[in-house]
Amino acid sequence: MTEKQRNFIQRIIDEDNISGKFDQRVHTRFPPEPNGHLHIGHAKAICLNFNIAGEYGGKCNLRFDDTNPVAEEEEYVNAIQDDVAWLGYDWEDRLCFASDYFEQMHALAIQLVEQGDSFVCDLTSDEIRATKGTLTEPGKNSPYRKRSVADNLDLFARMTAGEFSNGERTLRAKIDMAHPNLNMRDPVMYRIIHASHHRTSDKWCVYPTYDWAHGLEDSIEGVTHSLCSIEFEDHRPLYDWYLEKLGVYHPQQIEFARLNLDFTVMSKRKLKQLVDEEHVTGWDDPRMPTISGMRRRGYTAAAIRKFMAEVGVAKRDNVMELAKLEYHLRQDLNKHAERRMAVLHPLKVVITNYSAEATETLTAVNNPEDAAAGVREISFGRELYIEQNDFMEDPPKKFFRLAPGREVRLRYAYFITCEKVLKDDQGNPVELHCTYDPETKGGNAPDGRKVKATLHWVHTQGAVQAKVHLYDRLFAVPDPDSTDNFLEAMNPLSLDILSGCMLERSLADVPAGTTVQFERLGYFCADSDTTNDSPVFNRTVPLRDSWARIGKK
RNA sequence: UGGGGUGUCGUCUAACGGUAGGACACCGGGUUUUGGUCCCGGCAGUCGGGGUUCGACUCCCUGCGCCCCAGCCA
Repeated sequence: MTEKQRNFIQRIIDEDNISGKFDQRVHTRFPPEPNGHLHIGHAKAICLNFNIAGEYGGKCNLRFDDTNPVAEEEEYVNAIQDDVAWLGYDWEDRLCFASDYFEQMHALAIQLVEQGDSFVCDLTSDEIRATKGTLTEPGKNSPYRKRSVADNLDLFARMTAGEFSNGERTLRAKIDMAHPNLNMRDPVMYRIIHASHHRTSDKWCVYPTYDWAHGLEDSIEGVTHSLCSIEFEDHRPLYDWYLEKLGVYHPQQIEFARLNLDFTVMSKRKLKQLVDEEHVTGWDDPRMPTISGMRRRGYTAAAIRKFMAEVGVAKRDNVMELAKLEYHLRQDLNKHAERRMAVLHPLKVVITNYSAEATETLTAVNNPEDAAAGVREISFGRELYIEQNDFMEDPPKKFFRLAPGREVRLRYAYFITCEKVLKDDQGNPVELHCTYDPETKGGNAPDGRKVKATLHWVHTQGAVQAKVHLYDRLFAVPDPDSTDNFLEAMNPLSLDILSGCMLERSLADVPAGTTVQFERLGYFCADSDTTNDSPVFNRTVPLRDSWARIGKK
């Protein structure tokens, strides 16, 4: 039953396949503009388009909608390809660029001029706006609307040849200045931009607008279902108008609601501002909702895809909870990430009845969820580090961990009992003296006695010192977009840089990009800045922490 | 205000005239050498008002809310 649940797009395609509208073909495309990096919202469109094509045995193109040279850069073209590939999708030989069709589009524009369906307009940008009308009042015809076909052809040729300066003239469709849909009030098809394009260089100085170009791109590529976000619904009549007037192959545009996430912003403009004004370290800052940022943070493509599968596809506005994304992340990492021990805020422990000379090797399980991950050896000795917050001198009722006189288990090692607390001038514990029970090696007491807590720890000898970046949500409020200035809604605690963290020996040389679980703490990913001398780990996501929740109550 | 779209648990999303279901979140319990995972249970919804119908989330009328559009951005 659940498998039969089809979203509205699948239903439309099912019907088209029954009617034979597209000869049972399914061909989609993901059409980013290379003017920024992809974010988690784009991932929804990517998954949707590629998955739909996959389900129906169809194809999905990766197409760069590069119609505006002033905003676009090759760096983005490359970054976008990396991101789509990392998400696990393959466009095979269908890497497309709108700019590859500029010649064809230009010829089709001339066809429209010849048909009397478009004209060269000398109005300035301001004048066009002034004659556009308003939401409630119709616009006025351009005085140039009645130009002869011959004049239009001549002028358009001269525009193309570079005789005019930026904004001096446009080519406009001749539709209806009184149309209730503003997009139909003689929209601009070509504008003059004397700028070098990242692919066509200085070949063109007239560039097609989105509305004119997009349907043509879809048509040229033989796309069947052109999936886009909901704000283009108003543009569909224009999409259809162009293709009908031209009499060319006509794909079906279908609009769906884009993804929103709480505690973040998703507009490219705002993300770019965060980067440009250095509120973050770059597009791939692990706090960014960009694909590259999430990748650096340690998110997995599998988790993102699973999340998208569950998000669903509909037309109503939606804001997904970050919690749901994190659920799928933990779900995936729990299954696949190996466990390691690391102490972020070290507190020294001396086992007073353990020999000062001796060390021993213990066996630890790499992943309790995956026997195939095997085991590893860890070193144990007289001096260890445990987590500062695993000890309380005067513990509240529900605190199970170490306290004076209390016995706990050191994971995979021994039971220890806290005998003495050494403190600094301010009264903070700086060192604990404990005793261990040699009978409890491995973590079980032969007499069957139980402890209420198991702590992670690291042997001081051979411990690897590391830097750890603790990330939290970039914004302090669920909907930063609704604030007057979204920058003021930023979370000042979104990054906590810890140094002097102590890692178990086996973490010494892990390559960047490796994600492990630091037991009892969370999932951590070796950052791209990591080196063998100085490892840097990013906290991808903490483990669920019911103790912390008790604390909040 | 003209046009377009959209209203189902806190958040997403199903049900397409026939018992309003699932996931996350939240709450409670069990297992546990991670206060993790896993398992069990609970909480909670059809925007309002009319109508059609044996029966309405679904169809009709009406009201209300929210989103998008007045770039030579996409």
